[in-house]
Amino acid sequence: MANQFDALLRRLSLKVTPKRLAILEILAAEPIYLTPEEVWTRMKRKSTRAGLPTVYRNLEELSACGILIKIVHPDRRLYYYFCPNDHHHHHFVCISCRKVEDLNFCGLDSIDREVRKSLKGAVVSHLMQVYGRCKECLAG
Amino acid sequence: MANQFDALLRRLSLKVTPKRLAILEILAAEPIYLTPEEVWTRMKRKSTRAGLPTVYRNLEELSACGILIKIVHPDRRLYYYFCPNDHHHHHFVCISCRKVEDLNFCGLDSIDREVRKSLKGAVVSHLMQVYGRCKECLAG
DNA sequence: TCCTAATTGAAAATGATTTCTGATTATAGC
DNA sequence: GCTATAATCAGAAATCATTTTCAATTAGGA
Ligand SMILES: [Zn+2]
Ligand SMILES: [Zn+2]
Ligand SMILES: [Zn+2]
Ligand SMILES: [Zn+2]
Repeated sequence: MANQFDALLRRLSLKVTPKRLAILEILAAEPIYLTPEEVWTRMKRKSTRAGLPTVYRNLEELSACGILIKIVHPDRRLYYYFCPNDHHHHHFVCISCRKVEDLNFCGLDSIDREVRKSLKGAVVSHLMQVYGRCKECLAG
Repeated sequence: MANQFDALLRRLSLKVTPKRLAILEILAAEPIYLTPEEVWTRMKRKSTRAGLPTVYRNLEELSACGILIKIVHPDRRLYYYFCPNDHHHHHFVCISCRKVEDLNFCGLDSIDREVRKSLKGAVVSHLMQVYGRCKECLAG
């Protein structure tokens, strides 16, 4: 039996390469969002050394496919997170420890209605992110 | 009587300089979001030449004060927009012509409740932006 | 196995944004 | 108005995360 991400990649017509698997394994094991460079460092530790551009490329691809979530951060650097929840939802991200937690709330329905009726426009995508401090960070 | 932004700047203890006024005038006259470089170009046209770093610095300052809105864009470049509406609200931005329109909807109340009750965390800030095509761009 | 397109690595380029430093300027107080 | 002083500014240079290039390698289907 192969890696748990085998089928996932195949389904998306992405070749199952050691780099991709390593990237997914690393992110899936983290409850926090990581920068490409951090993923790259962890790959070295696992002796799945890869080029930094490869990491960037794969993270971008995988997030474009919806496997990974790109976290929008005020510092405008790239961050990625693996979220197993495949329903549409948004995230609460801890600005202190980088933990990501799912939010069930999404106001897209109301927004879409407003955009269509009042603005006569069409929604293409939307972004919602909540920044704050998680339970542990509040306690600490 | 001075420029309409005089009082606004004074109230925030920011010196009233020709550069700042020019930046505000330019953005207030635009129904779309602009990059720092575009603001800079328009300043040259108005013969209020400024250094690009000055434009960057002021845009950042003014958005930190809440006078300008920083538009979060998928391309991760900086964009600024002058929004006269001083109530908390969010924006619908046209990815085709860059027009910005106000949305009345904000789900922060529900989100805040969820974060406090379910996650035991605290919301610090939130980001919501809706991308799409405006009425005119749909027609064109 | 063989073929082909996809993937990768190393090095180099990119380019928006920021930093640095020494002028210049707005403004408060006299 | 004049002065002192901190804020602001210009220009050049630096930064540095991210992307591009291109030749070599590899995965997956025929
Ligand atoms: Zn935390
Ligand atoms: Zn999630
Ligand atoms: Zn438009
Ligand atoms: Zn809101």
